[in-house]
Amino acid sequence: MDIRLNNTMSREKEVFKPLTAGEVKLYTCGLTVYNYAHIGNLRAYIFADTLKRMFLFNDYKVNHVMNITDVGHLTGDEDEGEDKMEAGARREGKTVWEIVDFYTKAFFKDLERLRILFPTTTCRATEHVGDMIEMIKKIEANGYTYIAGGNVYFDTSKLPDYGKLARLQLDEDRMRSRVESDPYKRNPFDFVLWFTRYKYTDHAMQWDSPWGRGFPGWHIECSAMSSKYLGESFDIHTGGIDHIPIHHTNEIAQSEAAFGHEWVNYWLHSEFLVIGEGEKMSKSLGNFITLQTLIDMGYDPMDYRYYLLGAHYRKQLAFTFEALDGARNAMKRLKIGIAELKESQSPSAFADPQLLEEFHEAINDDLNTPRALAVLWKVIDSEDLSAGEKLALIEQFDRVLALGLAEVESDTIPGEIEELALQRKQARKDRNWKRADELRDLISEKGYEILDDRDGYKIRKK
RNA sequence: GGCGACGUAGCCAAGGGGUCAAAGGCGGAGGUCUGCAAAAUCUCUACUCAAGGGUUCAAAUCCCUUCGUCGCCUCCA
Repeated sequence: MDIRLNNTMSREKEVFKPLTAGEVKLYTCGLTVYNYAHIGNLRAYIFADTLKRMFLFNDYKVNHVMNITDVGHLTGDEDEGEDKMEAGARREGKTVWEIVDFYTKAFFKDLERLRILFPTTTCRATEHVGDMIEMIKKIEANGYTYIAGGNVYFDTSKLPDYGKLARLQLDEDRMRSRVESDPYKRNPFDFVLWFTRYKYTDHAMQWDSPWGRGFPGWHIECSAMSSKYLGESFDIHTGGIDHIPIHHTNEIAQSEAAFGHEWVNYWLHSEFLVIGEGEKMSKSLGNFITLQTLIDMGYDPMDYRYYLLGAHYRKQLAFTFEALDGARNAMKRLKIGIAELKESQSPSAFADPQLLEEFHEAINDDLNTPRALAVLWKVIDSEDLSAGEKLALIEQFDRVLALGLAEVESDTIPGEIEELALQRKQARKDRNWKRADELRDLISEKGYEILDDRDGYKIRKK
């Protein structure tokens, strides 16, 4: 079955053709680790994970690389371009290295809690400065750089198709930038590959280079590390939609300048999660919610994953707790339903190929997870399928959805609770309603609820 | 100021020229079951896709205008 993906480069859904048959080389722009990831950031990684799982579902081998940015990001104009790491360190009275370590661990923990498959390779920018320097040398040798004010710049005017991803109109008059541009730049689109001069002389992260002691520009890390682990061209590059005009545009520029050929075949971008009065969630705006916040509020990470899967990754999603509650209720029903199926039967082989096909088509069509969830509900509610067939299908679906549905256990009920339930059954038989209700309350206090049905009762953990 | 996206039921959200009198979930209403409660289950919940024009045999889907919302142009997922 074809896999169709929306390629930002063409702005169209294209049939996926791998460079190597049966294999996908995938690069995901990771997080800048100067603070906790917020749930908006995490949307991008759940998207990338769903993409990867879709390929695995299609029997592809996936070589997945994700970077961790731990150097070189300048903050915006408001605080005059201080390095984010440095700012984080000062804020918390720690060294930059401690900051990086702490937030990287926190990030990985979030990924795990969200059942995001860990990449084949994760790589830190600071551990690949040598690779970046080598790459800058290549770009320099190919004639795409100039040095001004102590920094090495990429000369965008040398690249005829600069800005092709974002379809930038390179008309300076129309680019009325809101920030004062770097006076050393020859062209407003040029960007720094290597810094040696900087307003803050006490920058903690510095390395020697042919151009002097300093640190790399932001964009070079992704180009250098992706080519190191995936080769000089690879299949897919993912990231948030905000990366299109600057970061990815510049990655393409420097990579194609260095390698002399097209670099990445498919660019996939996820849209933003927005919050409140339709405002994007962002660390610099300080309006962010972390996964831990949600957990503390009593949500399960899977509730959040379900919530995201309910919307297409290329649509902006306005976060509300009302909607998240809806997802949580849906998850609860799913888990209860599956636990009941498991009580009656274990997965059997004779699954309905039509529903599997429907599901497969949905995910292969540019990751249409909302439609995939609709198929899941169709299976749950089906009157034609046996419990075993349903479970078998759900197990398959969960390879992609990763909602932990395959792992749902039917509750084991302690003997004490069973005993109380039996007593209550007898009380009911005796029509001693008062006693029966007392026993129900007691069971409830112990964390279980008892549900009467036609033939008897069921006990469920609350 | 420039560029881009979006506007589908109370809420979230698929669909993106005919199979649409528009998936699915949440919520809500009613019925069945029942000592009560809960659960379960069944039925109902958009004659309509922001508004107005246009193209077409045919439009939620294409084009134009207006209104509204958001994103990017600056570190950002």
